Amino acid sequence: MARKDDHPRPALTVDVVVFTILDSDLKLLLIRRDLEPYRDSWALPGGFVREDEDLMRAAERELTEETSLPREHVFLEQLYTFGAPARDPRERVVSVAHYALVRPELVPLARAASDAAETRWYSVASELPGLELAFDHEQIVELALERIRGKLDYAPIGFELVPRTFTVSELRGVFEAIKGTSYDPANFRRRFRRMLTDKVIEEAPGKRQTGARPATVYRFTAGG
Amino acid sequence: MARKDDHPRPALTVDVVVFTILDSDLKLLLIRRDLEPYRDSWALPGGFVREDEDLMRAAERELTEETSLPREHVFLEQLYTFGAPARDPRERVVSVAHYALVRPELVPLARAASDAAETRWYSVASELPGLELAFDHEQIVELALERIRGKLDYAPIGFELVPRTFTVSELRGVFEAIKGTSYDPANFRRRFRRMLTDKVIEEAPGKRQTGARPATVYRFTAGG
DNA sequence: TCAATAGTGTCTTTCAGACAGTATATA
DNA sequence: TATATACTGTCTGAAAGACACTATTGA
Repeated sequence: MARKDDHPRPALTVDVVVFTILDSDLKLLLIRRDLEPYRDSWALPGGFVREDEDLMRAAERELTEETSLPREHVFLEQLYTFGAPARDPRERVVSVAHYALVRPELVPLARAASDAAETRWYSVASELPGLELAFDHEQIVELALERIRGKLDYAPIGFELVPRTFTVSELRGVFEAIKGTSYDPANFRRRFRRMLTDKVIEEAPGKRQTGARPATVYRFTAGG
Repeated sequence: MARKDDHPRPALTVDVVVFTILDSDLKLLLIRRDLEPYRDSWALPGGFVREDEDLMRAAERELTEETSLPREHVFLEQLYTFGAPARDPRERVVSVAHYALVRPELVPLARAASDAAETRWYSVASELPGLELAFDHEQIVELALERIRGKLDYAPIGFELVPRTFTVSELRGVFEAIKGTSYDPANFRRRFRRMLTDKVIEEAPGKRQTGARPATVYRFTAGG
């Protein structure tokens, strides 16, 4: 193995792909860069990892710094590490990408945080396709989308994108927004019923009006 | 964002969890360290990422350097990045972990490569449980195991651990070794038949004797 | 002949997709 | 009253687990 100074030390950053759902549409948080390179381009929130800072902590910090969201209410997970030598034109920067899922009820808080840089939620389906992002961020976003689409069916990540209590329709809306397809309401309800008998979710007090008629409200059981 | 020298630059390594199957048993390649820290402990093959070297390339290089396996015959994928500040007692080292799947027919080549450091295949089921590995390598191995166990059912990674041509029993043996459970031979064969009609695999010439009676030999179709 | 594996078929359960149909709210 | 959504149930087909059964080889 090489001695201490025989190897280069690339700069290390974390980037976070922040998703939410607004108006039944999957959105992604982007920040307009005010520095070169890629000045005025849209980019993912992110920044350098500090000394003695764990990667996940760094991602949390960047997330709260740039969105002012309380960390405990946001789902955050490591995605993939991007280290192509020329992904940053200035110098070598290796980035540990993460993705975050933000409940729609918290989005107003995020909006308020746009004091320094310009911040915007982009629709994944309708606004993102034409957009050129800074660095390799398009690639990172693409992988994050693949990840959440694949994971939605076997991990309870859908619950991270609805309010604490939700109706069957609301959860179905999340699935449809992520997958980009529509689900049969009756069949989706059946999956839902199974989660209910499996105690994954439970009924919550009250009713909510999302359609033509008040619907039963539920909440996610685990870690409630 | 911070200016160029406002952030620390941790050392960057890649580590590779190398799996194979020998005697129907899942094995893991470990190397005995001959330097401090953790001298004489067993550790994952790995090392520093070089200048202008992509992460995947670095993992490939470490793999071939330490096992002398031809890269094109080995499945290699990024696993997770480990960056706890104190994971290396000397200084901060962030490691991008990968995992590799090696066909058993290539293992003799790997054995021959143990010229410099001591290299050994450890049985995951019977030898690993008691063993203390260097750094956080136990944690990395644990995550790699979770990953391949989860991925086995929906991705064609099982084919990476059998010879180019294989019998139904051999493939079942791989599944059993990875999952640590036994599969009903008849039911497994049915899954196999479906892959055959879906053209995922195809019949290969010849027969092979693995049990009491010669069995039909198959090969993986895609990327053959 | 016996033991062991190769290979086939069947019964049952689970779950998804398609879709008919009932119930209850608002406009 | 019309209609949109909430909610229930039924039919069909795909796939997995359990397991009985036949076929073919070596010892």
